[in-house]
Amino acid sequence: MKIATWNVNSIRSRLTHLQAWLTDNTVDVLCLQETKVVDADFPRQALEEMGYICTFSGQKSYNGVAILTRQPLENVWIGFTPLLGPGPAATFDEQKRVIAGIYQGVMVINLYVPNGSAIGSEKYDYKLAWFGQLKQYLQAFQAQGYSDFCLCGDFNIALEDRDIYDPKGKETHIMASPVERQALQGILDLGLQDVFRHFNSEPGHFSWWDYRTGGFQRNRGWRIDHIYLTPGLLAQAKSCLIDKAPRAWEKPSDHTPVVLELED
DNA sequence: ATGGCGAATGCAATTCGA
Repeated sequence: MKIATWNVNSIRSRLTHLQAWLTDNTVDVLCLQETKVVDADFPRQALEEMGYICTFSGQKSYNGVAILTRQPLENVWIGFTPLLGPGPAATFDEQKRVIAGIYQGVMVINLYVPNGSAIGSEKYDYKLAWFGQLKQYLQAFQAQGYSDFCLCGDFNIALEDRDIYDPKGKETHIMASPVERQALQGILDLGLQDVFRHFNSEPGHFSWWDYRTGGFQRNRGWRIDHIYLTPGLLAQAKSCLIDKAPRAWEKPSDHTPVVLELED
């Protein structure tokens, strides 16, 4: 089974890229972020014609997540509220950043973590508070007996210096500050491991390159799109690769797919 | 230190992303 994650930066702008990539990469599950489209306008038909079932949660202009699957998801949770109930979860769910389901026995949780804008900003505080909500959400899954899961998506955090082309000044940079890294580590402490790092310890492997300053051409990137697994699933992992190819296509997303292969 | 680029909205210029 192959599970992939890709921030497409608008699914409508990237539809031909998505179709081309799926033609060459027959993944079983594709987690998408930043679809930037309300549910009524999600390009469901074009993707169904390619053999994918679409499960999505979107909003106007911003955010939006989706899971494309070859077979139906057996369970679907949209947002935090199905597990955590109304209250703070409902407020966080105004931004469509969380979608989860079970695919052939594998629980897949797809996230678009808030960017945070700048350290100390209102959005930065929101990002940190969002991690608190995420921790409660994952603990609620665990309390219900879902001990194994795949947690993937755009985390907007590079956890280690080897995940950044140049870590100079990272302490004051959004996506690399110590407080952000601690917030993400607090999630991993629930029992998750970075499957890309399970196979590859080298620096220089990135999933996002800034559109500006020719970042991709010079490989000035960041590894901020992650696939995390609990031990039971990690034992089934065969490979985890970043596919840089779509980032080189014309009018690309600024992110590129990360692909996990599990033993069947 | 700043802005660079790209998408959405909506039709010009602004907001947001990372």
